[in-house]
Amino acid sequence: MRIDPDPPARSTYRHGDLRRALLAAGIELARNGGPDAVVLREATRQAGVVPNAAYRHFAGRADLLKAVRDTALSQVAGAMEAELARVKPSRSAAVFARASLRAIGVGYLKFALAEPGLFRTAFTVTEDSELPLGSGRGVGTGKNPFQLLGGALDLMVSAGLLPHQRRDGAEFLAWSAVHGLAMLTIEGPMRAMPRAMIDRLGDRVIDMVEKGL
Amino acid sequence: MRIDPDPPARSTYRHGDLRRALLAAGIELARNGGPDAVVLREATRQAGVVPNAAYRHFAGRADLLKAVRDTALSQVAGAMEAELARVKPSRSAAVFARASLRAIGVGYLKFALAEPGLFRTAFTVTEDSELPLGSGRGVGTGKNPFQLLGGALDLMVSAGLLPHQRRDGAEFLAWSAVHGLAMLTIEGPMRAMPRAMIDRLGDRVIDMVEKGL
DNA sequence: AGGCATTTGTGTACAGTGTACACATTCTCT
DNA sequence: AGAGAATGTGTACACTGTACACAAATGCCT
Repeated sequence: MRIDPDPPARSTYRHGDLRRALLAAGIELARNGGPDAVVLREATRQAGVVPNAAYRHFAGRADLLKAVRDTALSQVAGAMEAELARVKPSRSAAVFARASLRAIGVGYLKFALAEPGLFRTAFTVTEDSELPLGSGRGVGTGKNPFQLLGGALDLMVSAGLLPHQRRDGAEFLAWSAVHGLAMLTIEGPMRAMPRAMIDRLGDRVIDMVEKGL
Repeated sequence: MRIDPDPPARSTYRHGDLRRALLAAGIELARNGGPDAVVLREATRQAGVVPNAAYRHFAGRADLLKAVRDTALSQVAGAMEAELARVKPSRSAAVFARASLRAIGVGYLKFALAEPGLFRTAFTVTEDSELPLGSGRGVGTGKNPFQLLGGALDLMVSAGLLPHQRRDGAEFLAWSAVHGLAMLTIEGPMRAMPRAMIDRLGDRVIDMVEKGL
């Protein structure tokens, strides 16, 4: 006697909150398995609904993935905010600026290592959707990752640690260094590197950015 | 009247060089479309062969993708070698070392921008296959990207531009910075940035590495 | 040369995916 | 109460990877 693997689990014809349920399922799928793992039919299955029901709330798989990616990006921003909130105020503007920049980098890396699936999903291509640098606002400050990083860099300029001639576009330099380390460690040839070594490299990368910017 | 879209195109029962043909098709698929675009059935179609024939030469799609990835990695190494070959010898060890390190970075970035699909494929996860840092030897020197970068860093130490205390693991720092820029520009939020600006950022990232290492 | 094992390509089949289209049910608004 | 919109269902199709049995060519051993 086979047990029906898909009990109705729901008596009402209407689901009630299907969009949110599909998005939640999609996020969970992305969490383990990354972007390729967010498969529309599985999301509907978890929501206890027939595959095509998804099309009432998303234009298609790509659209669902985009929604997942946006929340993943917000979580990246959130991780950066959280780390930023931990830097204690200092009398020295220089100390504060450096700590802030470091917090940005550490928050980014921590999230990448803690949630590699979501991190990869956050920075995934989706042919059309342009991801215009202003995506993924954090719940705390309401700023996106680019703005958070920019704020820290402004502090570096104010503190005299970064010549203002080099301020323009500095976001991309700092971002590249930290992003590269994240990618190489979670999906690149440095996977399986012991965590302690990765953390050490993270510190050194941030040192390099501070010094080389 | 429909034309058969799949003419036999081959009279012999045996293909003769199917493995190479499948690999070539896979590379072409990866070139436009990245790792997800290398689909086994399409490769067999281009080789003029039935889908299952592929299983005589590859364990499955994952195995084919791995082969494509390995050649993509070799091409990365080749691009670095090519750029390295262009630095002209100098009486000053410092000048030569800096030029070499820059060539490594420029070669890497050039390839990423010229062949984004292959570049993404080169650094793609494949659950098991560990990609042990020693993959992808270039045809010229026979060295892999990691060794090429290491060589340039050794020159930096010899020239007195990099304290030997900081030599250990320096590959990962330099690599992270350049890799991050490549990723952000080809599949990240900096796509659609004008090429001139990207090139400028490439120079600045390499400056940052030189100075901050 | 003849016979036979091995290699390589074919045919058929199945489960899983995204999604188009018609239909059914429920909600909402007048 | 009834019309129209919103939402979920059923059926269907093309596509994917891949398992299994079969067929044809190759090569090797006597």
